[in-house]
Formats: sequence, structure tokens, C-alpha cells
Amino acid sequence: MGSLRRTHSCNDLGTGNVGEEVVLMGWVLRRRDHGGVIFIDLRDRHGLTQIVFNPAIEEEVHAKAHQLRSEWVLAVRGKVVLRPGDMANPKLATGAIEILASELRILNTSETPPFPLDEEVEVSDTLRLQYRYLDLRRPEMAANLIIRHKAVQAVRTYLHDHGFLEIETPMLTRSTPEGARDYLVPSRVNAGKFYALPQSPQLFKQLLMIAGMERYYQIVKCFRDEDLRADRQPEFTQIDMELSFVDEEQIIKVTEGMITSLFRETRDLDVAPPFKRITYDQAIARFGTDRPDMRFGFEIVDLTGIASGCGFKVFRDIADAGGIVRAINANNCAGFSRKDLDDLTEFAVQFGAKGLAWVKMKAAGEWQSPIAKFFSEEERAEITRTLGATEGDLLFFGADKPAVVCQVLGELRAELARRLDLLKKDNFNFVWVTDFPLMEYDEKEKRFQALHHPFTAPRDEDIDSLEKDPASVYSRAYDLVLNGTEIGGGSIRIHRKDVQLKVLKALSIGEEEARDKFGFLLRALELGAPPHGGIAFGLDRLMMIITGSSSIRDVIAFPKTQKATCPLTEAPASVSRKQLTELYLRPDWKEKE
RNA sequence: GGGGUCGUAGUUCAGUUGGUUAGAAUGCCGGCCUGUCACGCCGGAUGUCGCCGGUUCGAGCCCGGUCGGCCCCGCCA
Repeated sequence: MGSLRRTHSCNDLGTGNVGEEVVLMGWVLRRRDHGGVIFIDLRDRHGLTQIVFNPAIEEEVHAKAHQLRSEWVLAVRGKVVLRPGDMANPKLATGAIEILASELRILNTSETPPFPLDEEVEVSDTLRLQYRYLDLRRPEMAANLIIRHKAVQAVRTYLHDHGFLEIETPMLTRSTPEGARDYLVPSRVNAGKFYALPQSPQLFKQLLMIAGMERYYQIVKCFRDEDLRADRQPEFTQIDMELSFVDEEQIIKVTEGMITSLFRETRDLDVAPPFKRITYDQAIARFGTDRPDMRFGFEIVDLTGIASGCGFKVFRDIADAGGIVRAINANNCAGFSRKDLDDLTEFAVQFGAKGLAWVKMKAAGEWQSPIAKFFSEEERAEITRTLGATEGDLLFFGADKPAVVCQVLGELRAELARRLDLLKKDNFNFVWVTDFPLMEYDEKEKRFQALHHPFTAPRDEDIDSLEKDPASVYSRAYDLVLNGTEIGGGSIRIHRKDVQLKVLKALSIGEEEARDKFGFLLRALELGAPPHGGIAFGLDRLMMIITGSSSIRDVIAFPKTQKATCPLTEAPASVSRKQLTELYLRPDWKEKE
């Protein structure tokens, strides 16, 4: 840089700076060489400033500017001048002025970038990730990282102001049963033993409460070795919190405040707490999912009572055999084509539906439908009335086991909303989902599984039911859902050893296994554990929604591909035999030639 | 583990029924150009059609396999 030192960013000069001599540093975004005068759009993290090289002012500097190319790194000294005549560019924050260059220092040259940084061309994900450092130079990507920083700052400030301590917990910890697949780290000093990377700091934050820290938080990486999705990465970040001597209401209140502060600092929006609430049972009944998107209607309506005894054998048999029949009314969708309906049927089938019955509402309550003929006039009228259907509506039916019907209709209403463009990105619709069941029966494993995790407290009045009727026990858990995405979840925890053992027993984890896997927690519960509870938010998903991104990758600096690889570093990679030997690992697969 | 979709110039894409020398835009290189802002004009260079195999007189195109990207199901307490 020689003696040059940056005086301003490329976004902060305006008419008020005219006449000042400044030094800017940044990258060449575009070059417009007129043979005589040369214009350079200089870009840094903050914005763009136009630099002018005029041969009549500094001939030598102008000659040097002639060789500039995309993404060369420059230091430019010059005078801020008003753009002449009507040459101001209203599209630029700095468009009223330009820098008349008197000195140009080329800090580095660059090869032609593998993809353009100055256009809105969709570049393939592999290439973007392989050259992520170039991808992140693009203003939209930089903006995402900047807004993520603001979010994290807002959270830290808010939690500090509310008495929380930021405390780190180990990354090398032990594998615990249940939950997602662990990432394992072999121990060199302990032959044949493994650490696991944390799926969350759950047990440590509870131990910090037992340690008397009272209010803890951490913005922390978590690891789950499961398949990836547009909103799922194997390593992701949680805003993790835990509080002592509180109930659900206090946790909800403090986190609503945190989310409010976060939206104010990032988007300057008031999300207006308190947020809506819905019970788990209501969410499933009305929306078919425990993370309802309530930005639109199409609510699910139960028809099992009508179906039982109706003329349509398929519905009747399912209703009489303990299944359910439910439907949604897609208002004003009777114009859907045969192909639309075929596509939606195919969509429903992938969630386990055996088909998708539909009815197009014609004038005077008349049905146009392949199944119309199976119903009596009275039955049709009753269904029409129950669904509030009028001319131009389109009805969809689900008839199957409850879980299948709920999922199919839940996904279907979301798909309808996508097709009808009802999902406005700037409409932030929060809802707390409460009163979850503590556990549900796993048909494959033939045992109960915790819906949240095994440390979630059951409701006091349900503790006695743990042994005889585990399925009827409700928990003290709560999830925060934003636009159909679960962005946070937590619970009041168990702080009594006898209750913890009962819950573990109901989950078919006997005392011996419990002692082996969570002995340290059980012991801690014997030594003055205070009542406590907490919550964790998925920062990446939250940022995805706040920035309107379609993938979690767009709010993570160095994300992984769907096969969990990193095209930039080419991780994961092979290691030497020596490294494996040191770790007491002996691969039994054949090395590829 | 399963379903879908994509892979052609540096980039984004087109490529007909299998038929001569694989195109467009943009970028890149050179020239001209003193007020552009996606500058303009003239000229030029640029291909492992992801990879392997098959069918065929002939394959970017058809078939089989494989690798990779993305989306989804399962999975994600």
C-alpha cells in the first residue's frame, strides 16, 4: 500500500465531501475505458464508488489505469468532485460524486474470475462453493453475512442486558443415545474410545444451571450426521439458552423480547409480541403439522363422522377401521386443470397417500368429481356445508391412518400456497406451539420415543400416568414457529432424579443403562438441581427467513453441498495410514485402485 | 436406502427425426473512442458436449452404467 492509508469506504462519500482528498481501497468491479477518460467502479464491502482517470489531469496515472482488469485490487488517491451536468447516477448511494484519481497503486492483479461478480447470473452451486471467497464478494452475499452479524450482535446485547452469561461448552464430548447420528472423533490417548461432537449443548447447559449460573447462553455450533436439505446442514448454529427458577411464561417472554430486538436491529421491523399460541393437538388438527404456516388458510376439516356410514365405501371402511377422513377447501381453485390435479396427486403420493380425491364446486352446490356418484345428495350437502364450500372452490380429501392424512393434507395446503403465491416473504408470522405429547410410540422400534428429548419435564399432573399410559402424558415443551419453519424449541427440564428415572424407564431406558449413559446427570440431580428450563434457536434458519433466502447455504459463509462435502477445501478427505494407526483405526474396506 | 431434475465455450444457455465444420449472449484478447455507469463500434481467439461402455455406416442427441450439482421422501430426540 506504500504510504497510502484508506480514508473512507466505497459507500460513504457524497456531495458533502466535495473538494476533499480521499484514499479508497477496493476491487475493480467494472471498467469503462473510453480511450480518453476511463471509469472504474471500485467495490468494497460497503458499496461502490466511481473513479475517473482523466489523461488531461494525470497522464501517467491514466496510462496505468488502462491496464486495469476485473477484480484487481487498488488503492486510489484523488479528489471528490461533483459529477458534471446531469451525470449523477441515482442508482448508486455515491452516485452524485466521483473520485478524480491523482494516484493509483495496484495492490494486486487478478486472473479473470471463473464467474462474473457484477451480474445477477445464476451460477452453479459447485462453482460458487469452490470459489466461495469470490462468491462472497458479491454484494447480496456480503449483505447476508452482514445482517447475520447484526442479528448475533443484537442477541448478545439483549441477553447480556437480561443477565445472561455467555459460557462455552465442550466440542469433544460423549455420544448419548437417542437423537440424530453423531459425528465421532477417535481418541488417540484412549485406544478404541470416541468423542462425539455435540448435537446440542443440552446436558452441559443443564449442568450450568445446577452449577448456579442462573442464566446461560451461547451462540454455538452443533453437529448432526443426517442427510442434508435446503434448510439443513450437518454443522449449524444455535442460539442456546437456559434459565433457572423460571416457568414457561418467563422463558417465552424473554425470548419474544430477544426476537423482537433481533428483527429491529436487522430489518428495522416491529414483530409485535406477544406471539400467537396454538397447542400441538390443535396444530395437527387444523394444519396437519406441528409447525403450521399461518400466513394463509386452507385449514383442515374433519369429516370422519360423516364418512362413517356414508355411501362411499373407501371412506366408510377407513373411518370404521379407526382411520380418519379429513379435507381442505382450496378456495377459488376450481379452475385447476387436469394436469394440476395429477401433479398434486403425485405430490400427495410421496407423503404416503394412496390417491387424492377432489371435488370441484359448481353452481348450486353441485359437485364435479370422480367420487361424486358414491355420495347421496344429503351427504354431499353435509360435506359442502362442513367445509363452507361455495361455487369455484376445490376440495381435497384425505382418508387413511391419522398420521398419513395429517401429513398429506398439511403438505398439500403448503403446496397450494406455494402454487398460488400466497407465501409473502416479508410477512413474518410467529406462533408458539405448546402442550406437546411427551413421547410417541415408535412402531418400528416397538417402544416410546421422546418427542423433544428425554430431559423434557412432563406436566406435574401427568407424572403419575408415566407408567400406565405414557402416550397420554403432555410435556412442558414449546416450539417457536415462523412461517411454517421451526426456528426454536425448548422446555422446562426435569430437575428431580425420581422423575428423570421414571421418564427414562417409560422410554425403555432401564436404570442400569441410564446410569451408564447419563450417570453424571442423575448424580447432579441429587446435588441440589434448581428448577430450570430453556430454549434453542436455529440461527441459520432464522437468517434464511429474515434474508428471504431459498437455501440455508446463502447465510453460511462456507457451507457444504448436499453430499456434505466442501468443494473449496475438498473435505472430507482421506488420511494417512499412520494417522489411522495412531487412532487405533483399521479400515476393512479395500482401497480403490 | 428411494424418487425427481440438471450436466454442451470462462459463464448462462440453445442445439430439430441420430447426419457435413456444435451455436447465441456475455466474458476474454486486440484496435478505435474524453462523460460512461450492463458505455459504444470494429475484429479475433475460445469446446474432454461430466466420465465409461454399448447400439449404429454415423451419437451432444438413443441405451446401460457411473460421477457430480440441486429439490424431495425416508432420516433429522
